[in-house]
Amino acid sequence: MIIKVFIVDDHYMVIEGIHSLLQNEKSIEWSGHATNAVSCLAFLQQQQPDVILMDINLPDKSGIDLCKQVKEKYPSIFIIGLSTFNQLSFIQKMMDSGASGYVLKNASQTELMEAIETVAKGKIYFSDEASKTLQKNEATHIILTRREKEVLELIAEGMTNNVIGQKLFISTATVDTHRKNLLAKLNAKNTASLVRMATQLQLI
Amino acid sequence: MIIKVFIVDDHYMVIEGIHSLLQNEKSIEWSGHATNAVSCLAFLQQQQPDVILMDINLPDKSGIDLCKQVKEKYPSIFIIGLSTFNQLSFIQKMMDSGASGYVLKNASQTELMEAIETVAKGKIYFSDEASKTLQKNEATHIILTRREKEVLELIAEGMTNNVIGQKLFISTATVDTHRKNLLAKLNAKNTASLVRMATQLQLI
DNA sequence: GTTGCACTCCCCTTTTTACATGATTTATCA
DNA sequence: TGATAAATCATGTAAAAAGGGGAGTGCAAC
Repeated sequence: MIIKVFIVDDHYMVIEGIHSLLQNEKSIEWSGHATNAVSCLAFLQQQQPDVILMDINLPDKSGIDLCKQVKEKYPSIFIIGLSTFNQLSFIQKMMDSGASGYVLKNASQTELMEAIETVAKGKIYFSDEASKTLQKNEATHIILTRREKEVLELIAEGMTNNVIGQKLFISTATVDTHRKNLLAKLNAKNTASLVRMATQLQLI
Repeated sequence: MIIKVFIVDDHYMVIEGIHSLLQNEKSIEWSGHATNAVSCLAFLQQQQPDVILMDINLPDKSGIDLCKQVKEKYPSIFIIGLSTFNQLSFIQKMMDSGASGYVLKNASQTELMEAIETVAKGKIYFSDEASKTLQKNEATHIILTRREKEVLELIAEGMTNNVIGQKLFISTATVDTHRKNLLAKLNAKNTASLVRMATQLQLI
């Protein structure tokens, strides 16, 4: 079985690199490449590959959004998230958007082949480092409610409880309660460390 | 004149990609590659290339430090910073460490060749995007003093003016003054937006 | 030799947070 | 249906930060 592989990445070096890594593989057919979301979608109207390697960071739209869009229109295409970053939030969002796997850009040829062959069968694949990140953060994962996220966002933008209350049509006292819960959940002493923690945990 | 090019990057895809982009260039000799700082330094003890393409993010040590080290030992080697990020702080630090140029990983083959040939002559090269960033941020560049940076760091860690004062052996009033100046310099309304801005501007 | 800047310190007032404690309503899920 | 969690609001005190002002020292550059 020949697997048709397409790649979306705005870095020529990476496209060239993957092309080079895969060119001697008999089971792989190089379907083409795109450097942005628009030309990727245009290509898919003409023909559909089996597997798309998709960068998270694209110039015109995030790989997350593109992934969602592609899976809606072409559910039979399997998508592998591709990124420099081994960050929980990216991996989670990509998988939530319908991706079948996640591979870091420092992947070896072997790892890349494994990923492509695994997802082409309809299975899920994570590179070693990505799965480690998933496991590690599952324990320390902090779950914020919808409202808490909203409040956190506005706090980080420099709004006071009063202003946030007006913005969300709730009383200042309520905002204060959410704030207290945020401090407790993120184990922060005050606003400064709250914002610090939140950025480090990629919550904002 | 044949230019010997070496590359240090922890992403196989990028190494492969650059290799592929340069393999048909007659003026380029592929000197080799390393995926970390240690093996790069080991290689340089054996032989020295003319130009090194150096990633900013390496597993064992930052490209910035490696750049400084290499230039100290081998001043005749020209180094081009290589990164996904078009961020002022990275570019500046890399140039401060003795690099001769800075190229983003989405560079085209033409751009890459231009960069290598320019720095091999001892000149400075910036990719289009990098030089735009330099110009753009030169105007909006925020300069913090040594003390302000220290205070900012401690604020972000959640310390109060009082505690910071004890830590730095200065009075609470002084810390408060620094804090006021930080708010003014970063155009922040309060601690929350101060920490937010500081992280966005890569100051902490 | 004075101008500028970083760093230091102090006063005062108002606003905002932090902390404690308790309580109601609504929605969801087992 | 009863339990659970989220979201809402309140009251009160203490601590911290924001915002305004002024002011002295030392150092380096012009």
